Amino acid sequence: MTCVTPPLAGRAADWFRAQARDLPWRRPGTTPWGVLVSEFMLQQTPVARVAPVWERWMTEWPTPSALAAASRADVLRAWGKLGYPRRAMRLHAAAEAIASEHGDRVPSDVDVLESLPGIGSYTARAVAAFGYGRRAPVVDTNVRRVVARAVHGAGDAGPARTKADLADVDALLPESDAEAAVVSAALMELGAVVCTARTPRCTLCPVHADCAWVAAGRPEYTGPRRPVQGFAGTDRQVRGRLLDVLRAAEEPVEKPALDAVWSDGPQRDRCLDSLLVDGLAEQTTDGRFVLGGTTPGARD
DNA sequence: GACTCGTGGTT
DNA sequence: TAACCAAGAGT
Repeated sequence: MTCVTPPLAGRAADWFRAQARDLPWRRPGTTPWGVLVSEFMLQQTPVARVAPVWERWMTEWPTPSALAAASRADVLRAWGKLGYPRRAMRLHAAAEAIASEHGDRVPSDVDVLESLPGIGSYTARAVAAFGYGRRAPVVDTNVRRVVARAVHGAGDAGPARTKADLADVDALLPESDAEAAVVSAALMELGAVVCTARTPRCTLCPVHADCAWVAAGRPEYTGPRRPVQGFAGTDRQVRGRLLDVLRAAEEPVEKPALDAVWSDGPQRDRCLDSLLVDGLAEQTTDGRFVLGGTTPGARD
């Protein structure tokens, strides 16, 4: 039987092969581990901020076991200000699991990947597709927007419909593993550089002729919008400030130094406690505070 | 399903 | 300038 790649997917793939951005983790020779690291870092964080951190990270920890052997403090310092530092802890934990339970080899099976810390539906499929060239429907915010417009003719993606979203993307993928992986990358790239949230560049779009949204006259999105998360005054901001002090410190920090970053005492203490619970900070026996927590790799 | 978890560039 | 947005995951 003949199974022809849908025009939309085929055009997106051709466009991607012709002019994909030259991102560090797309270079030939990038290992599945490199892909996994990039996907962790790219969760909710822009490409431009991730790139330099990824480069240094892969030089220092080129394998899961190498990262597993590092201390939490070193991992958190290398993570720097990428944000959501719990991701760094989860990546560290995933590396430990991969090193000890999977022979230091990143799993290629989506279900196995999803069982690892910090790896959800998106990251598991991204690793399968971009790390191993497998056919896997990769659904992120970019892809959901591209599908919402090009396929459904809507102005934007509504709230996530996990199962339906996966099915929508699956329907676009050709049978071949290698070609499907390219289409997955292409859909993400389209959403990232052409079919963007605010001002889509439809005149540059390779699937312009196949786009249901364009055909419908680019109607505005009318569905519900998730309220943008505030930041000023939140626990996230306070935790960020506390962690910033600990990251910069070369020696254990006295409590007053942490007290100085936020005037609201109860909130400050609650946040510090949450950092301890998350393993992002630790209290020494003499009552001071340090980055990270105890790990096998920690020395002196 | 709603909420939480960082950070900083862009509009 | 305040709002918006950025390759999500866990609870």
